[in-house]
Amino acid sequence: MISIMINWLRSLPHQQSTYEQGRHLFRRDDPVQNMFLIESGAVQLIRAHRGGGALVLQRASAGSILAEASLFTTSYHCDAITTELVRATLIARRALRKLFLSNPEFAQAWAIHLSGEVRNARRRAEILSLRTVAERLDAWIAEHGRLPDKGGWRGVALEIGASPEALYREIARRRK
Amino acid sequence: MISIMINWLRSLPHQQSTYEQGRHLFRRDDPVQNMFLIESGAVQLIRAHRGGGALVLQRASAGSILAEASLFTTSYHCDAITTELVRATLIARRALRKLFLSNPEFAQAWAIHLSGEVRNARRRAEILSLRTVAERLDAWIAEHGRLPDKGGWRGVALEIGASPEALYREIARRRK
DNA sequence: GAAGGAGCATGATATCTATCATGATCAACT
DNA sequence: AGTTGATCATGATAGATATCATGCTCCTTC
Repeated sequence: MISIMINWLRSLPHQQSTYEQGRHLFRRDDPVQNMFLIESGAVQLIRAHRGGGALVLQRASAGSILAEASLFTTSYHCDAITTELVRATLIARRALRKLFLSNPEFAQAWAIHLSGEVRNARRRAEILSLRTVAERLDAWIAEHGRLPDKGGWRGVALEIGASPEALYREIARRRK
Repeated sequence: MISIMINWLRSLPHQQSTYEQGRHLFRRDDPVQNMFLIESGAVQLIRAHRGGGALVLQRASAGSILAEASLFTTSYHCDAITTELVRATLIARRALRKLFLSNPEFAQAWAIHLSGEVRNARRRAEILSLRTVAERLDAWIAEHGRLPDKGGWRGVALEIGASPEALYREIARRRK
């Protein structure tokens, strides 16, 4: 499903860029020139608050489109900082916007993409609101069918808001 | 911003319905006939799993549009059950879909609405992944500017994944 | 104004998990 | 074979919070 979106994006003029770890892809209040498709690496969207606090709004990794909302705004509303080396495809916002307004088929694909993101984010929030690691793992498995392969457990732990150790223990408990 | 969306919806043929607590607005695999705008009350979107488990995917209350993704699918992918008495506005999916495909302005309004929902859900997920009630409350306040009025604290506790008592204590701690 | 209910407040306790620590396994590379 | 690094594994401990319990303050309703 996401590949449909990606095909649309690649059909437009685009360029590749790489960013070292810790660099900004964009800053708050910057005018929106480009949309970003993350090819590899990871990016955090961060909103900094007076008082030193900062809230992570989104963690984007390979395959993610960054800051979808910026397609319809003139400036960014948060900072995008790479947490790893990032390779990204940049598409001019104007071109994408023009495509959206002139091509109902693309508009529909974009809306379907956004709907999927809404569902994923809401599901993740509901999983995170469960109280124990056991419950959160149950919910994760219910959605994904089974435990992830070894090698991906740490990622799952991050996703369900548990420490890796807590997840290892829960999985070990179920083996017995 | 949501009011823009609501005005669009009200410009289409629609009907009002009320549902008692515990009733289904729709069931999984039902053909999508209507989109629902919740006027009052609350609805849970639930996906039931073999094995008795059930995962809440979304809690919708007054002002929410239900199951936005269903605009582009032919059947629902989950159950919608009222947790309170609900008053809802129903809009024919076909009419809304036709409007989306024929009117770029509405398509843009719909996409902006979805983008906002994505941001909200992602922000909530990130808040829920914070470890302590103090941190989660900080993040909530950072986004909303200040503590909610008394009377709404229980709702905030639910939103940030804490028990009401834990939130009371954290607020009391800050008064000292 | 008496009664009932919802939300706020706070104490006590058990439970869960983050964290620190240490070690095992495995793969990639030299 | 040895080194290195990532992930998995498991023990011990302290800290945070859910839960149960009890009481208070409003506000609404009769």
